[in-house]
Amino acid sequence: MSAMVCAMDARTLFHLLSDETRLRSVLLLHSEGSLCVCELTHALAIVQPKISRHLAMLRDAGLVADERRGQWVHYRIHPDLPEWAGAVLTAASGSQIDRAPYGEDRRRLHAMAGRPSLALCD
Amino acid sequence: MSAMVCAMDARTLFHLLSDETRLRSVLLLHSEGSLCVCELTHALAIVQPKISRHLAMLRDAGLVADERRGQWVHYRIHPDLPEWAGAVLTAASGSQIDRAPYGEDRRRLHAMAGRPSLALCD
DNA sequence: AGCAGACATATGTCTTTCCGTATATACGTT
DNA sequence: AACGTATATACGGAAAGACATATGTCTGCT
Repeated sequence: MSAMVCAMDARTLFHLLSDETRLRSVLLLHSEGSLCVCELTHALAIVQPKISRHLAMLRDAGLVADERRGQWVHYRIHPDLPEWAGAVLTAASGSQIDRAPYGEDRRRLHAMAGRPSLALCD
Repeated sequence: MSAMVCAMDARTLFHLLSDETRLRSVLLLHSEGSLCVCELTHALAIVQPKISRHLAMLRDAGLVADERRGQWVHYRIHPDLPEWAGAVLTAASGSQIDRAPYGEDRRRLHAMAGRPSLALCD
């Protein structure tokens, strides 16, 4: 009993993934689980309004979910994403994960100092 | 030993599939195997230059292959398509095949009289 | 309350994409 | 060679998309 599967259609998904910034963000979220905006900004090495704009599109379409934790907003692949859409992401991720620019994005993320996502609760 | 796998990247594939005409064409070719331009024109119920233009984009990117047979040009999903791209098409096809407009496309195709693809050789 | 950091949105501009129509090319038949 | 059918391309305009920059909002701290 899946809870309220979102009604995204294939064309919408493909359109979202057709922009490089959005594809890089989604693949990074797919492999890393959950990231805040500043981590994405750092990993993709782009200015913050640019990624915020694209994250808003992904959120409005239901592809990602956001959650505020204090001063940070964390994004993740939407947990109720339909199975076929998850299969699309997995196929893309498997083929691209070690190629530019996706591999570089992960490298920059892991090299980032003081990542909010890794902070222990105090 | 795959023979010369094409170098298409994920963003290019998603961009190609982000247009409705191209997605309908590709999903129809994926489920039907091989179709000539006039069959696609009839099935999608659009004008011929429109589909020709989109088929040219799909061909130039290596997503479909074309083959002239007499006066007709038949298109099919490129046989050397990388596995991950095939997985993307299969996932999309499975989720959308009975929904509009994709189901209607197949219905119109099967209702078409004198289909060149079904003609027996003489 | 005031400030600083994190994030979101608004604005104007530039580029890309898509379309309809017209025209060109290729093939088969006569 | 002339013609009809099938397919491809060219052209101009309309619409959508993406960007940089500036500004607004929210949170936590003092």
